[in-house]
Amino acid sequence: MARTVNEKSDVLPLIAEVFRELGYDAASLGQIGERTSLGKGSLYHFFPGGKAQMAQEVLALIDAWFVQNVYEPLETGEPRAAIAQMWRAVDVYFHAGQRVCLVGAFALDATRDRFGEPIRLYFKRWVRALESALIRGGAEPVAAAALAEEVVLGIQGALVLARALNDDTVFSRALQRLRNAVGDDAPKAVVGPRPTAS
Amino acid sequence: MARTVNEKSDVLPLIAEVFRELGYDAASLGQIGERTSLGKGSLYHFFPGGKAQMAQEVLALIDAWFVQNVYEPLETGEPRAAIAQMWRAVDVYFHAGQRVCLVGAFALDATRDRFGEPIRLYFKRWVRALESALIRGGAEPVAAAALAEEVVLGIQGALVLARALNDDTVFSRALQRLRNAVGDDAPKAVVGPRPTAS
DNA sequence: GTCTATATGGAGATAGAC
DNA sequence: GTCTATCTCCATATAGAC
Repeated sequence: MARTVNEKSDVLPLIAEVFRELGYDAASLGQIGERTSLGKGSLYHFFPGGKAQMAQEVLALIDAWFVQNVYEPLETGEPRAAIAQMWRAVDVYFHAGQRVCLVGAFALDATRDRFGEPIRLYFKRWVRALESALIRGGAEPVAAAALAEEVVLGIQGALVLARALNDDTVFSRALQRLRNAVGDDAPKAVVGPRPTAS
Repeated sequence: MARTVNEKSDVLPLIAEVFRELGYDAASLGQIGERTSLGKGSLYHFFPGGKAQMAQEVLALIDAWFVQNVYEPLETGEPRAAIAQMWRAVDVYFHAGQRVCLVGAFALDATRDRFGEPIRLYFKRWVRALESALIRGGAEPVAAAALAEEVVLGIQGALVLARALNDDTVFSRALQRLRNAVGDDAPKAVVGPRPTAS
């Protein structure tokens, strides 16, 4: 039996995917072992705190990704470019609607009570970062707050509906509507009739 | 020990609430027994198919409620009145954002694979019913389809965000925005100091 | 219809050899 | 770091008395 030596950074994304597909409770150590090709011994070597620690670190990993690819740009970058970057990042991250938001899924069941803080902060920072970019981009503060909330919640809702209907076109349509609502006047590939940005 | 004789119609809503709060996997028969004050014997008397049957019937119960209070009016009633009724029903049903959508929660984890059809139909009929009412109300078909999708997904997203942030005002704000998007010109309480309910 | 056993499986977790 | 064996507990589900 050829032994493969692993690092935590290699297995964590695999574990994240299991949680994303099954949810926290249905993701058994058996499943996680299969997907990572790791025995329980190795799993507990990396994560002495067991399943709860795995979820904690998965949440932290996701947060780090969003900080780098979404929040930081929105908070400190050029607003228009940062928002354009957000649309790209979101579309890539959620695999154009075929992948669910693990944090949103955790928020909806009993898992929220176990990981309340990271879940809260993930969404709070997203909304505030987008709000900040909108304001710096010239939007009125009150309108910016409402729009930021609408966008984040719209993405989550689109993921729910896309998965429920098993139809990822729901996601791309929703993303397009939200882009328009934010006022996306960047040049893009035209597909069908499109409201001209006046 | 005073025996209380129950009917299925009495216990089903209690079971629904347990599923709503915990999700399918975390809702154990132990919990369900506590909340319904029923032993496993009684539970299996009502639901020989066990937990899966309970979830099936809960889903059917929810669907029936929405058919009566939302879908039917939208499909066959006077459009403006039916849409106004939908806003009321949604606000009441989700307890102004304090209650999660069980069907949406089921859609996000492995539970979807067990109950794919009822989940799919719940959302599909909602979107189509609203679309129908919008068209009969004078909206352009293409716009109506997009708007219907936007509303249903917006409600789901609002529930996710409200629960994640533990802030139900997210839900009321989202509902108000969606009403405006649909073009709610019914007389409504003016923004500002809300008429206190108590 | 209700209850109290009880059966059985799989879950999370640990120990210790290699 | 990896594995296998094992522990304990609680899950779903059943049986049968009342």
